[in-house]
Amino acid sequence: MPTANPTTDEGASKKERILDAALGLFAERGYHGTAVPLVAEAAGVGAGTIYRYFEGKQGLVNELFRREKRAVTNHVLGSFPFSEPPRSQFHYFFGRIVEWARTQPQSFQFLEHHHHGPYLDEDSLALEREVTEYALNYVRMLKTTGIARDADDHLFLVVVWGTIVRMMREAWNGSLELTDAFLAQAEEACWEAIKA
Amino acid sequence: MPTANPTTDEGASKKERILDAALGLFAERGYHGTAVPLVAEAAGVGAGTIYRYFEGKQGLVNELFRREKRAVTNHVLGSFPFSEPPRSQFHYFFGRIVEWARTQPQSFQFLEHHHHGPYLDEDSLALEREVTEYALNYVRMLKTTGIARDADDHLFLVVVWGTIVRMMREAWNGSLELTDAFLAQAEEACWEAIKA
Amino acid sequence: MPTANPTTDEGASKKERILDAALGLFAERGYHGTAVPLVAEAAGVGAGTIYRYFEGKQGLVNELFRREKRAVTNHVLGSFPFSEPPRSQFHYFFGRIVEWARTQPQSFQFLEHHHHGPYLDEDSLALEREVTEYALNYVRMLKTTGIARDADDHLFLVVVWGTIVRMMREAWNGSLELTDAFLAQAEEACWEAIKA
Amino acid sequence: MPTANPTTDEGASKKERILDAALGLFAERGYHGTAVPLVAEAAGVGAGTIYRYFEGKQGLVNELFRREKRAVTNHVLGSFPFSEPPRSQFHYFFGRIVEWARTQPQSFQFLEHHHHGPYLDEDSLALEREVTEYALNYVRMLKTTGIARDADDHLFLVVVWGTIVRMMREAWNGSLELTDAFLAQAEEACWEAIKA
DNA sequence: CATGAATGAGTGTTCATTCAT
DNA sequence: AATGAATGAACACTCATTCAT
Repeated sequence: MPTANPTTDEGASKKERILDAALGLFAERGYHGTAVPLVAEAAGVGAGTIYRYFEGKQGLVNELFRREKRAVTNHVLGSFPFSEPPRSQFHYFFGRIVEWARTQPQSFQFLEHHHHGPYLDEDSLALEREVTEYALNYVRMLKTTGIARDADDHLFLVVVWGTIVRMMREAWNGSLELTDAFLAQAEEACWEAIKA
Repeated sequence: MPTANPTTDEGASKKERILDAALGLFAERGYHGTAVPLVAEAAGVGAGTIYRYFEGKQGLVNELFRREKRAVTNHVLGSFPFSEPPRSQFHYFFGRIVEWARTQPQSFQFLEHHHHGPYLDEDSLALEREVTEYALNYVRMLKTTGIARDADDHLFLVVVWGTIVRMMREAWNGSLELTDAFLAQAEEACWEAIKA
Repeated sequence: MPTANPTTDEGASKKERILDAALGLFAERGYHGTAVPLVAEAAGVGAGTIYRYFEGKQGLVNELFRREKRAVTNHVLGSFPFSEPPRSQFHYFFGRIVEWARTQPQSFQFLEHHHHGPYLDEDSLALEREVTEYALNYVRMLKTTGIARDADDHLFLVVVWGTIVRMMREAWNGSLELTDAFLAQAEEACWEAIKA
Repeated sequence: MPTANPTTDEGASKKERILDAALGLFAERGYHGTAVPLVAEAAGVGAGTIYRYFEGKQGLVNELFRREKRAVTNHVLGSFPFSEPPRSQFHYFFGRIVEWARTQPQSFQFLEHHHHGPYLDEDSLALEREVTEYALNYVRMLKTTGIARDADDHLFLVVVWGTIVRMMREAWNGSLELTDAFLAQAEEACWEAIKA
């Protein structure tokens, strides 16, 4: 056990240290506002090292996008209560997403700021589509079983995801305090919009 | 009548030509991703000309933000049916916003991408707050009259605005076709989320 | 007598208004540090007007150089006491130069800052040489008559002019207060350096 | 011994190559008349490299000013004959300054052109004051011991420094040939202006 | 493997000059 | 004659990327 704690910056691999540093900087300053040497410094590596692990700045942002997208997906689906009733599942989903946004705000913000950038490559876009497709399938199941109202499959994603993203933005602004009460109301409003 | 049509690029004033060009570029590439000489070229003016009309790139983005914010606000409120019942008013509001997003997609995208940029000045932020405050007051009225459910004032903005923004995004990347049916469902879903 | 007071800015010709404005700006900010539109604004004329009267910025600085060089020369020689004894003549010369530097500091500073610029043309350099030649002839007369010591003709110019320029610079700095006592000492020191 | 001769351009460090190139250009064309890319080209480095070593153009001119000021001061004071009589000391001083101006004309001109620029920072101004104060103290000693006449402390600096600067200028534009005879006369004239 | 000094194309901005009015 | 809006080359400076060590 040579590196005792692989979750610290020191123990993490160089590639992960670079991704971690890039996450914080891209989330806060955006893609064009973040200089590569700054990422290197924040990661504690030389500027040239980034180019050993990534195909330039664009390669870095794409690998980071996929890492974060997979992480949040895994956070929600990793222990999804598939056997519980739909309303409970929705409660679980809503809670897990909000938990992610609150505990990993940089990840959430990064994904929101970058999911439409012209620098995303085909792999990243394919992953985005894959996740969407998974969600759509779940929605179809809800409709088939009569839980959700009879509406376009995309509608539910649009309402739920749009609401959550907007809510987090306003919270980060300072326009909104994310109390338990507010979260409960938001969840309920989303469910009202969905349910048959 | 030599200057017959001031709405064409040729007839528009240089300042407006610059603002129009900047709108498209900022909407697509973001603030930091858009070079000033590119704006100049797109506007058909010299690079130095921009600095006759605006106080630098930051001045340009702020004047543009306020022009577009005022335009969309005016589009929605200019002929608002204040004397009709709330559900009709909501229908009107939803329709007008969607109309704006479909006919002026660059304006809509620009406002969404830039409403929190650190380059916005106090005037722009004040305008943003003013519009939000106006919407909140409307929401408070809906609650007072028992039309809307008893929830945080911001919740309704979050759900409605988040849904609309998300819907437009999905429509622009081709994931979603904005049929009349879909729009009607989205409007209804939003109302369900709001109503008491 | 249509323009009552031709020495005011309003009464002066446009060309002179431009030269006056340029004098102050070039003296304070230097040639490269002064923008032509700034000169135009200070002169109360349009930017293009400068190009009707001068061949560009370089033409302007050269005409200005010659105007000022002639003005200071005239101030010293215009009423020179040719019939008085040499010591009195030197006293007069020293006093007139210092008077010019104190009452027309912009002119004095401008001439000092610009008499070696690579933008001076042949006419300006010829005028510079002409004035120097005039001074050298005076010096030769002083030597011939046994008033000045037997030394290189240029030595006296170097000592006297070098001392006066340095003195004025230090005075403008604030390093030096130009009291009557100091001026008398400086004049005496110069004379000591010259006299046989 | 691969880096045998560190005084050639090839052997000098990049920072020194930049300073050397800047010295020649600033001396000839002034601060505002010298473009940073021109300095880079003259130094044989990329434009960006200058910004690795200096905090912008202003940082460059200030570091250069201090390097040259220290160099000339050291040239004069490094082997100053403190134990010799004052007239010998003055001879030494005069000779060393002239030697510097003749062998390092760019340094001499640069210091003369830039010692009052508004771009000099506090460190540079402090160094300037320090050197002046040192010279004034020497002058005070000469007065106290009855060697120099009873006049304002600054007078001697003004006469001697003004004369030397003027002399070098005339020599550089070809108006004056700096023969040993001329230099001896100039030194003697300065001493006459000083001595009691 | 890893570095970071070096680069030069590109950035936002200024300004000497022109020219339609 | 006089203007000042318009220009585009040039400015000071940044940064994604390379490569000698």
